[in-house]
Amino acid sequence: MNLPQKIAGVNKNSIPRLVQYKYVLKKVLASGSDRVYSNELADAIGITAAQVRKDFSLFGIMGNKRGGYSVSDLLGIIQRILGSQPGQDVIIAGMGHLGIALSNYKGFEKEGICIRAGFDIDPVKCGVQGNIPVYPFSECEGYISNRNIKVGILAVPADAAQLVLDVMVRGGVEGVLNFAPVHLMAQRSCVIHDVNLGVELEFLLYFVNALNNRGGKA
Amino acid sequence: MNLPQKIAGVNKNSIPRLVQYKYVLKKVLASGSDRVYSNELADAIGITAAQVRKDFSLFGIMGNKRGGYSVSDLLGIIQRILGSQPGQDVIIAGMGHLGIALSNYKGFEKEGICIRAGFDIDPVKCGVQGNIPVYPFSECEGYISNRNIKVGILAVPADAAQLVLDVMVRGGVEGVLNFAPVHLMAQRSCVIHDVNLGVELEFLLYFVNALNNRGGKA
DNA sequence: CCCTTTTTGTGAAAACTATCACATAAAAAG
DNA sequence: CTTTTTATGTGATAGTTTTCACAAAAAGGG
Ligand SMILES: NC(=O)c1ccc[n+]([C@@H]2O[C@H](COP(=O)([O-])OP(=O)(O)OC[C@H]3O[C@@H](n4cnc5c(N)ncnc54)[C@H](O)[C@@H]3O)[C@@H](O)[C@H]2O)c1
Ligand SMILES: NC(=O)c1ccc[n+]([C@@H]2O[C@H](COP(=O)([O-])OP(=O)(O)OC[C@H]3O[C@@H](n4cnc5c(N)ncnc54)[C@H](O)[C@@H]3O)[C@@H](O)[C@H]2O)c1
Repeated sequence: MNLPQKIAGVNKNSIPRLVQYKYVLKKVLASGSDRVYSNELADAIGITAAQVRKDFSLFGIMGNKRGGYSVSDLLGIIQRILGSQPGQDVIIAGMGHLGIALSNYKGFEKEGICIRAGFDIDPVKCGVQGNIPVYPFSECEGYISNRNIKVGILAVPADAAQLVLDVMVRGGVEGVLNFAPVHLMAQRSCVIHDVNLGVELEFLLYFVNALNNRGGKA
Repeated sequence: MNLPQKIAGVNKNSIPRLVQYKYVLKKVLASGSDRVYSNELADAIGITAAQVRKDFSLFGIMGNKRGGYSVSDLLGIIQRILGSQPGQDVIIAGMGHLGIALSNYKGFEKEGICIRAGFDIDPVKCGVQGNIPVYPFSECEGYISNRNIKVGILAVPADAAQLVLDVMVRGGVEGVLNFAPVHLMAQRSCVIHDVNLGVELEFLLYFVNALNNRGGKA
C-alpha cells in the first residue's frame, strides 16, 4: 500500500488544504478576530472561495449564511477531521542533514506533533542532536514497539531506505514520510507518503525552462 | 502567478513522473541495460504501465512495439523535455537548517543543477557553509542579476518570506521553490512552487489517524 | 417590517486525469 | 514464411476535481 485509495468519498486534494486552512485560522485567531469568510481563506492560500466552500461542504462543515465562519469553531472542526490532537509522536530514521533540519523545526510542536527520537547507524550522529536524543539504529524497532510509535520519518540514503522501512514496519509504524528518492514497498499495512525534493525542484525548473520559450534549443 | 496554467496541453501531473522516469532510467543505464519496458518503469515508481505509456504518448515519445524503449534514447528525450541541461544555477536564501541540508545534497548536481551560493541576514551563517559560499543577504539581488540566476530556493522564516521573494524577483529570478509555510505573491512574472513539509507530515497523519478507525472519538 | 446586500451551500457543468481495452506492429518460434 | 507471442500507442471510457452559478438564508438599513 502506498496511499489509501479512498477515505469515505473524500476528495484527497482537500486534505492538504484543510491543513493549510488550519494554519491560516490559527493566525487569524492570534490576530484577535473570530470571524472569517471563505474568500479570506481562499486568498490566504491562493485558491478560490468556491473551492474553500466546496471543501467544507464535503466534510459537512457549515458556516452562517452571510456571517462567514466562527474561526474557533472552524479550527476545532478541522482539527477533529485531521485528527490533530496533541501528543502525536514521531521518530526519525537517519539523522543526516535533513533529519537534523526536521528535528530542529519548531513548527511541528505547534500542531501537536512531537518528534521523540532519532536513529542512525553512524555512532557519531548518536547522543543528543539539538532537541532530541539520537540512538543507534539497532534500537529503532524496539523503541517503536515499546512506545507504540505510529509514524516515522525516513531520511536515510536511498540504498538503505527499504531496509530501514522494513525495520520500522516490523516495529509497528502505520505511516512513513519518505524523503529517499525511491519507491518503497511495505510488508504489512503501512501508509507511505513520498516527498522527493529533487522532483520538486526539477518540476519548477521545467516550468521556468518551458516559459523561457525553450524549444529552439533542441 | 503561482504556477503557469497550462503548458501546451500537457498533463501537469506527468511532469513529476517524467522526472522520476529519468531517475529510474539513469539507474537502469548504470546497471548496464539499454532496454526498458513500460511495466518496469511503472513498477519502479509505483504506477501502472498504461500510465507510463500515456505519459509518453502525450509527449510524442515512441518506443518499439514489442521491444520496449531504448534507455539512452528515452533518457535523452526526457531530459530534453525537462530542459535538464548541465549548469542550471540556483541560489538559496536562508542558510538555516533546511538551507544547509539542501546545499549539501549531492543529488542535485547529478541532474545538472548547481547550487551556486547562499544568502543570509545572519552574519554568523555567512562565509563558507559546506560546499557553497554564503553571502550577506544584501548582496542577493546583485548576485542574481549579475550572474543571471533564474531560480532561487526560499528557506527563510515565514515572516521574512515575502520580502525575500520580492528581492529575488527584483534580481530577476523566474522561479522560486518556497519552503516557507505562507502563500506568496510575485510582483513580476515568477513561477512559485510551494513545498510545505508540515502539510506533508500532517497529510500523512490524517491517513494514519483515519485508518485507525478514528470517528468514535468525536 | 420590507428591501437590499452579502455570503453561504451545493447541484450541475466543465475540466482534467487515469484506466481500459484492443488494434497494431514487431520479434521470436515453428 | 506463417503463426504465436508480447508490448506498444491511443481512442474511448470512467473517475476525480474544480469551477460555475444561483437559490436561500441572514444581516442591516430605511
Ligand atoms: N538533503 C537534501 O536536501 C535532500 C534533497 C533531496 C533528497 N534527499 C534525500 O533525503 C534523504 C536524506 O538526505 P540527507 O541529506 O539528510 O542525507 P545524509 O547523508 O546527510 O544523512 C543520511 C543519514 O542516514 C544515516 N544512515 C545511513 N544508513 C542508515 C541506516 N541503514 N540506518 C539508519 N541510518 C542510516 C547516515 O548515517 C546519515 O546520518 C536521502 O535519501 C536523500 O536522497 C535529501
Ligand atoms: N526545517 C524544517 O524541517 C522545516 C519544516 C517545515 C517548514 N520549514 C520552513 O522552511 C523555512 C526554513 O526552515 P529552517 O528550519 O531552515 O529555518 P531556520 O530558522 O533554521 O533558518 C532560517 C534562516 O533564514 C535566515 N533569515 C531570516 N531572515 C532572513 C532574511 N530576511 N533574509 C535572509 N535570510 C534570513 C536566518 O538567519 C536563518 O539562517 C521556514 O520557513 C520553515 O517554516 C522548515
